[in-house]
Amino acid sequence: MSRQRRLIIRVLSEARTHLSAADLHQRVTELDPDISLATIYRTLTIFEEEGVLKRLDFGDRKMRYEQADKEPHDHLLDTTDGSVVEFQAPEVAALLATIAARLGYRLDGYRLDVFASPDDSRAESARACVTAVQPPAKRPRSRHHHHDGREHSAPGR
Amino acid sequence: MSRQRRLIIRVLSEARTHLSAADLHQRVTELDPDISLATIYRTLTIFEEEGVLKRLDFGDRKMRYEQADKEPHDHLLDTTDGSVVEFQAPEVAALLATIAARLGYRLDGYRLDVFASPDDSRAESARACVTAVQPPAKRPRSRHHHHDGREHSAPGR
DNA sequence: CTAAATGCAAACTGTTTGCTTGGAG
DNA sequence: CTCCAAGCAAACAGTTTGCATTTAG
Repeated sequence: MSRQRRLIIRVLSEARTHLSAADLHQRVTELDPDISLATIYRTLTIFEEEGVLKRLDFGDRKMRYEQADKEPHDHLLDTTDGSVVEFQAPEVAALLATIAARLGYRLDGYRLDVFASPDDSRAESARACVTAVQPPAKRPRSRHHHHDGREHSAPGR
Repeated sequence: MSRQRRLIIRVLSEARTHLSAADLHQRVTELDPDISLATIYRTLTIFEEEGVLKRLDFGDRKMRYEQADKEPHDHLLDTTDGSVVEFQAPEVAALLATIAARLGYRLDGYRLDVFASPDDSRAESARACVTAVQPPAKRPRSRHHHHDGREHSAPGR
């Protein structure tokens, strides 16, 4: 394995957040100034195909990656600061499987991002933030999905 | 209102599927050859800001739009042919709200795409497909989310 | 030595924007 | 007549790719 590939793996495993290709490139570059973005992309793609990494799409048009060996989980995006909280909730898959069945389908997988803001009236239980996703919004354009039944909102993106 | 804007509204309301800017542009162009893509994008953006349209992101990096006045619903993407089924399932938002609360958050919204394939052992209940999302996969690159607890799969893009 | 991996720059896709012209009211 | 809206092309961001060069094994 090449020097750069080794480097990438290292940075990736040391990272505690979901990195994008650019993030990774930046970090890697600090340790070794001559690694091209193309290599980063190619390597990430390969790792993903090998099942080492999982590609995440938080909807801000930059892909993020996380180690594939972690427990299955979903992501909650804090709409106030873009941080990401990972959580496990088998009920989700179960519910979706039921819904799919109801429609005559078999669940193959799903993609879920939960947008939420800190509820300070509650105990700040296990708030273990992971990644910062585009904290400051550029345009006021709202993202797209709905939720509890009436509003649609989402993060300011 | 301009001729083109009127046209766009019309095509949009006649469409029974979720159209992307390009789809829309193509259809509109057939009726009136001189409408620029820029206009399409600008109009779509405006309509979205006015709350007339909702922007959808099925993860294939092209945004789709649907009328905003519909009942809130989610989308099931048929992984065998890319068609989209809309379904209502208030349990989803309820569950997510619960989960968010458990983590110390208040649900603001969510983004969900359910990937599933026809389960022919079941009755083909209400299979009302809506949109075709990139039927033929380009590369074998798997998408990213997990599901029932062990596999991760998803559509071939 | 040979196949595989890198670097660089150019290509791509979907989307946005600056600027000038055109048309609705 | 006054502006909002359209058209065009250039600009963008993220990602991919062709090709010549380097390098691990």
